[in-house]
Amino acid sequence: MCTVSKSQIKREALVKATVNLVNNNGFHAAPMSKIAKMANVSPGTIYLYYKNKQDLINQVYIEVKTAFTKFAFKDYEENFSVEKGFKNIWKNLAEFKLKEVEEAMFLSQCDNTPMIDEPSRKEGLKHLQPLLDLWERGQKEGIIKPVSPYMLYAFSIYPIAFLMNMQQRELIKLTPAHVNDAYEMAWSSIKI
Amino acid sequence: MCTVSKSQIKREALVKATVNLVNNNGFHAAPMSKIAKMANVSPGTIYLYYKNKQDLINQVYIEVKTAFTKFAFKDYEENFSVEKGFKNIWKNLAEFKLKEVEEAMFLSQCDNTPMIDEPSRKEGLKHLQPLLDLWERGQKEGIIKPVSPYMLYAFSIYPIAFLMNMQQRELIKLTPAHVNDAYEMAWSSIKI
Amino acid sequence: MCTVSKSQIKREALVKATVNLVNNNGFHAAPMSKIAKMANVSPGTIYLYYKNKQDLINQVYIEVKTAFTKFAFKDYEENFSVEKGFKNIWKNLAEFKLKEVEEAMFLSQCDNTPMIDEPSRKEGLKHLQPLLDLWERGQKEGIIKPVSPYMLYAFSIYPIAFLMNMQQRELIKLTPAHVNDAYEMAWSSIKI
Amino acid sequence: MCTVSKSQIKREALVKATVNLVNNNGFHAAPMSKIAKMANVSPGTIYLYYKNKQDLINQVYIEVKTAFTKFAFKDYEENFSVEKGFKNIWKNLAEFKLKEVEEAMFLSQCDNTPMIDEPSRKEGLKHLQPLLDLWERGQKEGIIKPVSPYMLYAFSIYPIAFLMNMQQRELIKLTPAHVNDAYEMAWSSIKI
DNA sequence: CATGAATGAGTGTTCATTCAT
DNA sequence: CATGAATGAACACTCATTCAT
Repeated sequence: MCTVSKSQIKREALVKATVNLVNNNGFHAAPMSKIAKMANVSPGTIYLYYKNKQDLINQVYIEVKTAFTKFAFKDYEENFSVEKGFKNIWKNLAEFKLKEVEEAMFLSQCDNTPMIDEPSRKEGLKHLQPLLDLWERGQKEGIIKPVSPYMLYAFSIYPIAFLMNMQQRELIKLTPAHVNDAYEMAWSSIKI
Repeated sequence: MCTVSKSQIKREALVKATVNLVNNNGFHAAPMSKIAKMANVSPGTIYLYYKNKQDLINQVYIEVKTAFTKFAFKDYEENFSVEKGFKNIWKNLAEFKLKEVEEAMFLSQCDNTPMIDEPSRKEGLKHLQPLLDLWERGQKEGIIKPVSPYMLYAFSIYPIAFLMNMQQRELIKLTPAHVNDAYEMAWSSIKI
Repeated sequence: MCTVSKSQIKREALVKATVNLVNNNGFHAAPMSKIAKMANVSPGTIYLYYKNKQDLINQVYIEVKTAFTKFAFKDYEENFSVEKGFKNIWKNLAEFKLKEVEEAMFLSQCDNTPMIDEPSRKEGLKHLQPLLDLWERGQKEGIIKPVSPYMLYAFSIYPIAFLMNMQQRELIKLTPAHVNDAYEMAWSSIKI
Repeated sequence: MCTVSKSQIKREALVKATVNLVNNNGFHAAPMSKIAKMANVSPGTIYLYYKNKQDLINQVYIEVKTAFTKFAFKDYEENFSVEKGFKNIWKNLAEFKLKEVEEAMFLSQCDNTPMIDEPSRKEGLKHLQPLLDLWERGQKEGIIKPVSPYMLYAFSIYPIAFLMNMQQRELIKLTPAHVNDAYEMAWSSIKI
């Protein structure tokens, strides 16, 4: 019934392979030929799906970023209170960052590289809107500090990536208690 | 009187060129030949100062990171109160990130890439100790949340890099007022 | 009918080019780019067939050495008498050395360089067995001196390479009469 | 009294270093910088003594070859009988080849490479004259086969190099008895 | 649609040689 | 005489991309 086209399978294999290889040693260690091999595909085939390597990287970024932002709202409901809503979203984002390590590391690398172009970055953030709406509501209700959403993101969401990196480098170990501490810090930074 | 050795001048030119090129297009777009040209030096000369490209990148990272961390304490005194001390350091870090954009962007890229090796990361953080000491004092005095310094860093310092990135991408414009807002968010996230 | 695969043609062109260039100026004057050009192939293509330059040299050595040793027995029959058999093989080896000058010079250079690795040398000698068998038979029959085959080779076969070198350098001219003289010297050195 | 000039000491150190490095991995693994380092001399200094690398190699070849040929006659007297004289010279050559392995291997490599130019080869052989004279005398006396001296050299002297190579590669072990066997083979190949 | 052999420009690196000191 | 930092052309090798099959 719900068949997945062969081409969709290949796309997914290519995304997975790209993420995996880029994580291991950075962009420069993810040649098209290796990506192809890891995805069980011929190098030439990649060019049937993507215009070139730049395009591949951008598309993969969009796909992973979208998965990330969508995950944030998997059980979110618009009628949650601001605090409950934020906690719900934050916990989801943290869960993703700490469990889907491969994807999260890839995003962390992309978010700080000039390799991803601006349109792709925009595209990847499309689905974050509900969080921005929530913050706006919170600001109207006098609960959230009246600052730019970029600032709110910087202090409440972005730090999670740092913690994930440190855990990945085995410098810290994040227990559920630590995650709760982290949430409290995130919340105290943005709440009035 | 204050002579600077010729070799020191070349090292600095190489560091500058590396930072500049890596910023523009990422590591993969900073070939040794271009770095050499930009530093007004022959490609072969780089290898008199650095063992190979990996070593060059690591050393440049250490140098820039050290400049960054040292800048943080340029006018810091150990007998400052915890809050005054933190504000002093934080403002310095922000000043560096927002004024020395080239260096800051380079660091932001390095901090999220697997290209820098662990010993170099360690080396680069050596000079951050006074901040850790301050936090420890703050925790003893019951002023700072009793959490790991990685957590404190994640929520109070790391966000600055995000704000710098956004400003660089011309998505926000950080006025002094915004910087003050940011400082307040940083402080509220770590203070008890 | 007798089709030769395209890849086989390229291999042969590469072997020929390598032999030719190494002969002209030694190993150090046979860059991969020149080998590629002479074989009408792109530099990158070499690496589809050989792991690296070392491997190329070794493989070419094996191929040429094998051709040489096989040529030695092209019309040899095991039931020849020892003397007739030796003469047959010796004349073949001399014919090869003096007619296939390119290949012979290449071998002469390889046999005295530390560039060829031991496994490749072993591999190249595989097909010389019938000569060793003949010598052993000759020793049992009391016709050949009871010394190591290396010694027999040194005095009866190896000198041919020297003569070829001298002819190549135009210091001597080897007429059929000279070749006969040489054969007599070879035989008198190993016969009892 | 018999002082050796500083410059002579350097020349000798350079010769030794060149021989040593070329032996280990061939010409291509003997860069001027390494030769200089091994001879405790600055790279630039080499060019005070030799015009360029080609010249260095040629001169070193001449020097070593001369030492080799001179060694052959260290205790030779012109009034020796042909057979005694040949044995004397042959044994000296064998002694050199088997004891001065470094020099011998270097010569073996040079003798089969197009890297040494013809004038240097000529120069290196200058001192071999007494052997040629002896052979001529032997031919007049009807003791030595009436063939070109190149032929005599090929079958009686050149094989020693092969035996040395095999010993170096640990394929044979040359006891004094073997050396005697070898001498007998050399003699029987050239005597009438 | 898919392949993968072939390409060749481009990379990191080496090294013979020079020259200011 | 001697140095060794500096050079830059040349090298071995890689990899994004193409195209005949």
